[in-house]
Amino acid sequence: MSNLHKIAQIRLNLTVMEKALRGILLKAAGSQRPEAVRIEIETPKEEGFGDLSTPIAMSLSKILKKPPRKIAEDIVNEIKGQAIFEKIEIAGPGFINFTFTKQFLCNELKQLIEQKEIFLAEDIGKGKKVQIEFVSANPTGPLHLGHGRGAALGAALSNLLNEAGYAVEREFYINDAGRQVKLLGMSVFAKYKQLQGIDYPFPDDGYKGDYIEDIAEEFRVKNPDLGVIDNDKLLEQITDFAYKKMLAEIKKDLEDFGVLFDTWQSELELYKSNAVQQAIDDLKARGYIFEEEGAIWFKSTAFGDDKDRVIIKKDGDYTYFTPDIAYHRKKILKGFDEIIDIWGADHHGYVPRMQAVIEALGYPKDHLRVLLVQMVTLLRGGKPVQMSKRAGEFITLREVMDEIGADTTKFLFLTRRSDSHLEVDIETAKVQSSENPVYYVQYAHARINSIFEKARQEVIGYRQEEIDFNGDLFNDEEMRIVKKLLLYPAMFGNAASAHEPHRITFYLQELAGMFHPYYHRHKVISEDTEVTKARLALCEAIRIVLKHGLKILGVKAPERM
RNA sequence: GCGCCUGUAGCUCAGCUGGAUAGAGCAACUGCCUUCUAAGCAGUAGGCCAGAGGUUCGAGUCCUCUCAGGCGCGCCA
Repeated sequence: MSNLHKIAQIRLNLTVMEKALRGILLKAAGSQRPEAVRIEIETPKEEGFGDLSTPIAMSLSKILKKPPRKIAEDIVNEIKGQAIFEKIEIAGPGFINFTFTKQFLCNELKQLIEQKEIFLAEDIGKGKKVQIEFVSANPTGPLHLGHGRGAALGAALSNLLNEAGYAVEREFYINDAGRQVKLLGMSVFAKYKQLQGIDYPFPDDGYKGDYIEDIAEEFRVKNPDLGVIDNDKLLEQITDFAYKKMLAEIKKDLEDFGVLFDTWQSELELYKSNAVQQAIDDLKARGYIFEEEGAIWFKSTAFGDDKDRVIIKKDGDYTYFTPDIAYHRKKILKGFDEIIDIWGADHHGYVPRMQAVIEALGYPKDHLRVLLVQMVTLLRGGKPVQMSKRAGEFITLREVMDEIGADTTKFLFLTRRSDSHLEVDIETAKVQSSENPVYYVQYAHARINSIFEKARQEVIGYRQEEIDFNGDLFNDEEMRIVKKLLLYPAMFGNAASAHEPHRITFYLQELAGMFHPYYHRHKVISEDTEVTKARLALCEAIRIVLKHGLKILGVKAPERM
């Protein structure tokens, strides 16, 4: 479980360095608590500044009322002589720069090859239960690109947290009880009538895509002998048929996109199980429900929301918000340590009221963490593809998947922070594959695999798990790669705790960007058996890391391309 | 009007929760396949981090204001 970053933090921070600091801090006159000082460790940009660096002396300067360089000297005097360091230097205004010995780094590399994901994935979750709800598209039409981005993010985050030691539940919330589903039913109903030559009015806000007619036609074919049936009954049947059909299609799309869910929570079920009423009663018992102007309100302003929210309208109907209260109460009752919702960024105004619910139920606001996903703009040859929801024209996830592939789509969705806008040029992603970062990373993996294929044929007695290599044979370039590999766990841990899978994507591009030039400059397999073994070990380590990262992103790591 | 997000190279975007001289890909120009895959490699260029103040040893990062763009502010969903 040890690695470059952790070694520094545990062996160094918590034992040697902390001890050193304690001694120094004790001498300080002030009453500040030394434990309150955070010990930061970072990777310097400049290679000359060592492998790891800490600005701790500068942070302590004020507390200790001593010049940073003096503090740095005291610290270094306490910790020098550790076998894992090649050298420790004080630089600039007071940075302490650590350089590890080659032997130490190579031992860590061996650990990596031996332990694989155990080495790579830091256990920051410690078994904590977390639910991630994502996509949750209304079953009223096909998934569009925005849903795809949410799906890619949700799946990657699930993988990430799962690897990081959380117990993750992936949930899709089905809005099967609201007005939108009714509207879908009425739209299909109207089309159905029209198919039978009856001039039936189409609902004003109805769904206008071609798929509406397809569903109507399918319903007609599957129900040839309806006989005489009154419209209400028929509408009910068609609505039921239509949304289930749409939901099945959504499931299929997600499956083909490589995104799976553990649970599907139905809104309708919340009503049937009385969860909605129970949620209202609960809030009422806690004193956050009041009546005014003939409506029932939730006092969300008690928790920082702009205004209080109606949950039962004057006409007795619930608002959109009400079942969501019940839904999130249910999440809480299921006992998660953290609840994550992934929403489209256009719903950001909804966050404060939802967090108010969490607080009203007695939990801290950040018990619910909402990740917002910005819009995706689709370009074709540099020009934006026009989408009009009104006319029912939009680009579906299915179309893009079919055109550029699920792996590319996912990878591109994960090359940005989720809350920043994303532009995807479909021509670029498809035609000019060299511009496409996903291939760059996958190609590195495939190339390494083909080296192994050759090694198996030509190097007698070679085993891929070979860790008996002589690290002294590594040149500077190889050592740079080793260090990059050993930084993966720290990057992984940061990505997990920040809930930002895109950091994995960037890391993988950087690693591939070190491997390809290396590959080009050096033959891995040569006459020199010892060098060959060392280089194969390095390749194996790169392969392990690439595969681990790609798995988290939900992208294939192909054996050959 | 109020609130949230964004503003970094020509374009698309990173920037490790405040660290050292600001990063990548693409686009552009020039080279490299009798070698483990050319989906690759080598080289050249590009910046008032929107602007102005402030916080401190130190700011792209935190605070205030201004400007620009996006989104949200219903007893709609």
